[in-house]
Amino acid sequence: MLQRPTPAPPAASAGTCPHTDTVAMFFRALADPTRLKLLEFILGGERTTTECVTHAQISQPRVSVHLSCLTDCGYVTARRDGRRLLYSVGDPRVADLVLLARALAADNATTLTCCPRIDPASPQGDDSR
Amino acid sequence: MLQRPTPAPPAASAGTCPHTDTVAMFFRALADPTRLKLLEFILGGERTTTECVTHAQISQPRVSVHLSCLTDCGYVTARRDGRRLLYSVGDPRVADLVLLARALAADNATTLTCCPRIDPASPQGDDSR
DNA sequence: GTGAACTATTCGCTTACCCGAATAGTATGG
DNA sequence: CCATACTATTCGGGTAAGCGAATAGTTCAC
Repeated sequence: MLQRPTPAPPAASAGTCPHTDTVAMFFRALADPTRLKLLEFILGGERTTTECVTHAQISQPRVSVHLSCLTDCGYVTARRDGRRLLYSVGDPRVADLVLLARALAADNATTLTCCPRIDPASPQGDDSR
Repeated sequence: MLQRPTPAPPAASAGTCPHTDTVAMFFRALADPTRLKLLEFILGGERTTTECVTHAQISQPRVSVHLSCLTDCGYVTARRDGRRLLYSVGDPRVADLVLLARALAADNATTLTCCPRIDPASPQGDDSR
């Protein structure tokens, strides 16, 4: 999951600017609709894996992988409660990041929905530009 | 480029919350190291395609595609000057978004570099977790 | 108009990564 | 200990999207 930048990144210490590749990877974690959906779900409060499965409507193994991914990238943290795992978002900046992106996306959605030359299988006649 | 969310997204009007798929696509534009590098370069000031090519160190056609992608997603805007195209970032929130991500990435880079179970070709023995 | 500078498009190839299905690993209750 | 939640790992297949190479389209200088 989430291909690591080709060499080992220089492992920036706290506060240091990480390499562009590393930042891109952080964005990549949010670039998948399922993961983003899960993250926003967890932003609403602590959730178990099972709750996430119900919400995401994909197989439990897939959800598990996505949650691991979000955990590994530091977006969420897991806490054991009996046989369940409770996921939550610790850092408030995560919510800021998502909200900021939503705001930007909302504004740009007005001007143009998105990249026009999409997959050739694109059905809708997008003859703009 | 950047696969559009499967159906046509309901085209949220200004200020409205766009669909998760759309937001994920916006993140996807930043999830590529080359595009992120270009965006951060343009954040430093107006740049021509040629300058971007020099900075990104990949072929001009590739850069052109990436710049189109960033433009289509609303991160940058293009302006003609003679035979050159000048790209710049209009919305200051774009810088905020990138900075916020960098800060988060920097903090999380300390605890764990990133998703451990990477591509099987991963050389370095990452035996953590 | 012609050539040079600059930018965009198209085409295979390759790969990262998402998915479902099957399976394996943990933690509790009885 | 054994059954039952609950969660994680592995596998094969399919596709979005990255790349270089070749080519086509613009815009200006002369």
